[in-house]
Amino acid sequence: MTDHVAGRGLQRAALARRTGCNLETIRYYEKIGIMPEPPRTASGYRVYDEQHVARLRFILRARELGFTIEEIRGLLGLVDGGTQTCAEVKERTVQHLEDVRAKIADLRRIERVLATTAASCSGEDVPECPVLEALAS
Amino acid sequence: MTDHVAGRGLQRAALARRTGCNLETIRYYEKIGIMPEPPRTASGYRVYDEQHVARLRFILRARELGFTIEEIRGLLGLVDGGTQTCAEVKERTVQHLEDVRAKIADLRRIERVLATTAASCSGEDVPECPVLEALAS
DNA sequence: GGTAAGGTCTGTAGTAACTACAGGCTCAAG
DNA sequence: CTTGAGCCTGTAGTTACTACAGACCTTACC
Repeated sequence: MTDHVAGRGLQRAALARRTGCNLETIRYYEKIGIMPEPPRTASGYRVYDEQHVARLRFILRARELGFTIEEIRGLLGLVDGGTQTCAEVKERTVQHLEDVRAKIADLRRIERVLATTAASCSGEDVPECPVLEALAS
Repeated sequence: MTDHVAGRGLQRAALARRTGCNLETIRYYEKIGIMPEPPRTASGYRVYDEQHVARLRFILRARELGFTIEEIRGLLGLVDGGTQTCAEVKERTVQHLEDVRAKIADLRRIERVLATTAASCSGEDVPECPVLEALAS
């Protein structure tokens, strides 16, 4: 259980464990081109290093924050390109922040409707349910 | 353009227009069994009435409020069953309300991270971007 | 009556972002 | 040397739609 292949290097399961990522998702990220194809052992096993760990963590964190794969691809493009124009990263972040805030606003509206309809419901076995009526209207 | 077939009844496009639902989605809802199979004209065209309008509106509204299809299927089951036990509807609504609130909490956490990292970014052409670093850490 | 436009029909494929096999190697331990 | 775990590939399933393709029907106009 050292997680190491030939002294250094991780296999897929080890990388998954290290990052908390699902095993299959790693292969998926490779397939769609946001994780690089790692070197292989003679028998074809993938071998990862700390750079792969860092990149995967970046991707996972960005996903957690609600960036889509395509947005992440864009961010990684900036990183990979080496240009690292801070302005562009900031712009995308601010845009994304606005999206998140809009989503929160939507959910709060939903929350209000659900809360008020639930509150207006007695919970008794009456034939007319105000929740259903609220939905129907 | 009266939307009416033989005096009364709507065709698919008319129902879509009436409810704001996408044309294909109606057929999809029929396929998965949450919209009933409507009667057909001699040549096979679907003919809808006001009951279909009401049911579709119910579904769309519930979707808008974030209920999944399966949850809606459950709610419709209560309606169709005629039992209409208010208690059960209320229970599901309250459960769903909790889910929505959890989602809001998640998004707020995301919002905070995005807002603070964006704020810490000067937006100038410096090689190190605090947003990218925040994502990597 | 003919034809052209547009609506409807079916089944199927595509979308996002994974997740979960099936069937076949490979590798390390006992 | 066998057993069991881990890895490989490709493909199918998931949710909730959306978008065709190719065929049929209906209506309007001339």
